[in-house]
Amino acid sequence: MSDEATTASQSPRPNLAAVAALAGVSVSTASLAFSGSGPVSAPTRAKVLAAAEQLNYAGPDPRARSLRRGRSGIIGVVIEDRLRDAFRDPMNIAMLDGLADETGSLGAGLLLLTENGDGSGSIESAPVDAVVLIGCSTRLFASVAVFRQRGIPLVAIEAEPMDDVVSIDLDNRAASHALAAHLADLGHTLVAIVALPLDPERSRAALTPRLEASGTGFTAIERIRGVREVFPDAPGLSTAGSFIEEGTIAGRALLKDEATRPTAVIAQSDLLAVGVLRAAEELGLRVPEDLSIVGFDGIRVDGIAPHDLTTMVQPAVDKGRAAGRAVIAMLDGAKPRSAAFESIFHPGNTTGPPPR
Amino acid sequence: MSDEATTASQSPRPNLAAVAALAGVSVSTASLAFSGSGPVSAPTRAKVLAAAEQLNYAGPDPRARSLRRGRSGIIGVVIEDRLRDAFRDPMNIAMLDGLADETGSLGAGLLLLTENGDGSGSIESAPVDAVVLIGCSTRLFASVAVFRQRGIPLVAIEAEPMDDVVSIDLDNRAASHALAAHLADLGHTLVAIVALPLDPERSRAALTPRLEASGTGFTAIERIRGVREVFPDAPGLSTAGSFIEEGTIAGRALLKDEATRPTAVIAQSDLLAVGVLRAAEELGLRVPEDLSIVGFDGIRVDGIAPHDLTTMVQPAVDKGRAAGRAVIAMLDGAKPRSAAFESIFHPGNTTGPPPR
DNA sequence: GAGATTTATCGAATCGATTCGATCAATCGT
DNA sequence: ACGATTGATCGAATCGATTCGATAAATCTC
Repeated sequence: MSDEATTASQSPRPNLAAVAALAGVSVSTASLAFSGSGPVSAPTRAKVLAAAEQLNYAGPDPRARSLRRGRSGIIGVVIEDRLRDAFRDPMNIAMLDGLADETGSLGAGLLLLTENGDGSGSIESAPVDAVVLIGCSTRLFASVAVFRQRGIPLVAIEAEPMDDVVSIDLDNRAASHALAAHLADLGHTLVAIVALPLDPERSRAALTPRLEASGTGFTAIERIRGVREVFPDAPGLSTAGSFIEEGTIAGRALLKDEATRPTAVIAQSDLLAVGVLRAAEELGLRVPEDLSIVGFDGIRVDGIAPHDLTTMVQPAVDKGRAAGRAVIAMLDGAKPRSAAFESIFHPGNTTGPPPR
Repeated sequence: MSDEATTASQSPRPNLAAVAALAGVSVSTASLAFSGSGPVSAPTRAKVLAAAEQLNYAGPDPRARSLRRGRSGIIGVVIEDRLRDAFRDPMNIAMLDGLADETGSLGAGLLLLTENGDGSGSIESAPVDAVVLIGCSTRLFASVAVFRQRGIPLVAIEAEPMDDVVSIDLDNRAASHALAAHLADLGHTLVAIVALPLDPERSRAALTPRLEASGTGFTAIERIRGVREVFPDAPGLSTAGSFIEEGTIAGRALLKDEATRPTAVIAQSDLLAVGVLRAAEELGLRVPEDLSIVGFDGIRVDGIAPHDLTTMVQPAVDKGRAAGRAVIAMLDGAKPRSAAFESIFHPGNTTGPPPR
């Protein structure tokens, strides 16, 4: 046990009152000395700081401070997946990074909240100043309601528009339309979709009008709609997540039967697209000669050279930043407008005319 | 503006006192009705809940609750990198996932804290119950001191042992030794190291005794030491992070000159190893005929087939879980022992005898 | 030099809940 | 039927800081 520790080792923790008493000033003056705001003479401040050091006082308790100030400095981030899954998607990480970057000035940090579904979880009782929903489905409505009731500002990245929620959007439908149109221009008519998860259970299933109507995956549905504007009846499969293996699983299912094999696959993420590419390679199909593949997102996937995925590049970091700016504005009492971002077509070498 | 909102729209937010007043009970009874602990009759609870609903009260304020209870339910996670970089390493994600899994029961969630170095940041004033340091270097000592002073339990994953900090360790040195020994057994004598970042600046540099002595990257240094037990004079390069590209950069530098080319490369992570593999491919070297490569971690990297990396598989999720259990134990007042985990040798097909 | 203004400090209220001990009524055992 | 026990409810103290308005001292203005 060290020397300086012995002084305060009996009492649980020193508080500002103890420091003030030792320094011979009032609690309010001691508070001023720490917070910096307000007029405190240099000698007084020094006395307070010395007393604090002597008592081994580590500064104002964040809990008390946040109660009084009404701010905790914490931004909640709601991610629907398991952490492990969410972070496998580079898009989520990029958004989080942009968000962290922009909100770093606020003070405390990002609190990861996961929706466990049973409603008893972390979401209801987290001391957050604002909340950002990342890629969340409509089944979060209940949680959203709690935040709204509490008066906590909400920002949603790619979610169904909701009252009092600022949304940061992407041109999912238009971008998917563009990809589909690109394939149509090349002459494709037999096109299949490999979709992001559509329902809360993330089940692998064939796309049906009923599934598309009842699905809760907003992004997935928007992207499907964009494709349907060009190929109204394109078949497809939903996947259990934006992972390469899921793309491979879906790819195998779509491609194995030569009779029903499409000439092009529209994957709803680059990871899924790479998975489809793998499935095609397994089956001995050449890309793009035998099969065209497009993705979405614009990440750089390692190890697919010489292939260069044709895809829509979305500004994920910027979306995160925009969410961060919206949060800051709302905490300042402003009412920021929802923002929409646009994707950029990247012509790679995984698309070409359909085989004869 | 909806009907139920109008009632409370003028006053900022209802509090428990308002609810109690409307319900005709005391504040303490109302509190009991919400917290569930303590005897409250069913009709009284119903009255309170009804009043809460009428006032649009969303439940006890987490800030006030955490002040009174002395617990916020939040576990801080200190990650040294930028978020984007930290999450590119699957090991970090796996540990985080294990941690989240184990601590999920506690209530609130994981607060991501990044060390910006200037000391003014989030770390000092975060309302956390405990803190887990993930892959942090010794330059975090200052921050650690703050937490310790505050009496906040600390758990460190792979860090230099510190007083009052429970550490979750990995057999980095022994595992690296094993890999080096494996190469020595095959007959290699010209072995080079591709190391994780050694210094806070994450500079790419040649390994020198001075750099190794002054480095702050605990894991990197331990793994180097393990190799040095077998190859005392192996040259090497430090990298800017555990990324594939960094491995490629280092690999090119080490392999391009035929005169000084090693017959084996020990990369300190699988991502780096894959990067080296790419560099070797670029240079037309066959693996393992012309060059043996070993990694560390045991992740599955997509897209390197037919190669299967020879590596040490570490139980990353378990490490995260262990950290979570340690946190819970410390919050219960226990003093958990530090834990150490072991890696398992995975013989892939990227090692073989040196070329003649 | 008297009144006006600034500067440093202090007291007390406040943020919103939790919780201990006390009170009062109702049920229990014999 | 009466003292003992149980059960529900309430009052008041408490968690630890922040902040407003007041006070006292010091400086300035004309």
